[in-house]
Amino acid sequence: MQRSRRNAVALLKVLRERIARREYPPGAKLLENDLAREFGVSRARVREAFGALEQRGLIRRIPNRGAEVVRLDLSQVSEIYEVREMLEGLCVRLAVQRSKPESWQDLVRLFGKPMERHVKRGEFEDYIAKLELLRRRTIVAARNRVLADMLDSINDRAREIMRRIIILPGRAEAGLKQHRAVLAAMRKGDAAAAERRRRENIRSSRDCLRRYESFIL
Amino acid sequence: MQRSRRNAVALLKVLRERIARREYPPGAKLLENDLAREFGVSRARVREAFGALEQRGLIRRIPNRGAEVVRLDLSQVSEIYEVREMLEGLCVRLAVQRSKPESWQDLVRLFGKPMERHVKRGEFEDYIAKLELLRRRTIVAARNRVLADMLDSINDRAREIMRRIIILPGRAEAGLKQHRAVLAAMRKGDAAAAERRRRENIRSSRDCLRRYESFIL
DNA sequence: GTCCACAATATTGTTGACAAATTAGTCGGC
DNA sequence: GCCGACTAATTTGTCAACAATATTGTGGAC
Repeated sequence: MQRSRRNAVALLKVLRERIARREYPPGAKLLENDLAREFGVSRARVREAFGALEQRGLIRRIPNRGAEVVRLDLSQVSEIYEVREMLEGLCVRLAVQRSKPESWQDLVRLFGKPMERHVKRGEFEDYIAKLELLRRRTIVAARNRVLADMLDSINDRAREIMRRIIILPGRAEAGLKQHRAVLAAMRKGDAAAAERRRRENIRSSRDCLRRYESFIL
Repeated sequence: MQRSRRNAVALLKVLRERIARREYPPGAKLLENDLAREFGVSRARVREAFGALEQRGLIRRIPNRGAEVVRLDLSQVSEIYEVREMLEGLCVRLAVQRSKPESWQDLVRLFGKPMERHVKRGEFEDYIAKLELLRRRTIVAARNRVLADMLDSINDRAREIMRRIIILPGRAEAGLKQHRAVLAAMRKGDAAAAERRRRENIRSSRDCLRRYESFIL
């Protein structure tokens, strides 16, 4: 039981990852039997995982017809971004209010020269990794579990789209500039300004998505 | 199968309701067998429902030890209110942006004399019902499914607390005044003002909770 | 060749039995 | 009488078989 329980936890994590990376592309059917065999887990476990994925909005289940990865259209992505803008903004504000300004110094430095290099050289994986680091640190500092869970769910759905936005022409440069503005406000301990800047950043990202919609979705 | 499927949907709804109404008080243990028998459903169904409840943060499951209703302390309620303030604010703003100002006229009237009567007479059930009506209408008008789902989840956790806040001395009067301000802005089509007022309303409600914490939690 | 009816296959939904773990109860030693 | 080890009962976790449903494949009429 201990063994299969580990497998079950791994299952959910792996499925989330595969969906986020479009290894299972939108519209792909997920078969209970195949996954059960692959992970050495009973079908009941797979079904349990499916339930979780469905609630997170990653898959859609139709009775007697199985589960498939949800296909996002622009309107749904817009909805996600509307919510994301508010929640990420709140997250940054709380993080600033609940931490010492000095604690962001290392990130300010990281987003200086090092990030500049990543952008110039087109090292998007590194760029994204450091962005993710900033996000994680902010969530921890915000000290709000409910918010953290919701951002987690939102990010599962938005991750792949964010990856596609970043490689758009000029987007990484603009994004870096905006993140520096956010960090500057955080470093000064100006919570309201940090929130404002973060929201501008996300809105700008959404505008970018809208402009290049046909290339992304 | 059709029969038990209906039962399964009912199960989740009823469990949410019972937890919200503190029929199952915080800390209460939920037994799979008992519920399966009561609803004429297999244990697998109950487990599925438990999974959903757990993800919504209504129950906590410990391996091999079962499920129990989560016990909220002030810090968790604060977290919920922080998120709720942002999301309800967003909801009102979107609702105003995406509907005609005239469409709120009936609610403006409803929140005039009729609500005044409810407050004066201490008819809290009616007061709450109409508040819920306003909320529903706003969510529909906002046209954002992701947001709607999150508000639904948040409200499940906050409902009973809201009921307890409303009966606090002077709270219903203050709340009504604030809701009128929100509706006035909505009626004028001023989305930003409506959002601001709604957030003020929720913050005020949270302040009230803080002051009377010991009587509520 | 196309369409429809029907059978064969594959997939999901459901159930009950069994295993593992926890909790409650009991007995004996001190 | 109190504590700890052992047993019994309860409860959760897992699985595999069975039923219901949907999908695919096949044959025949036209």
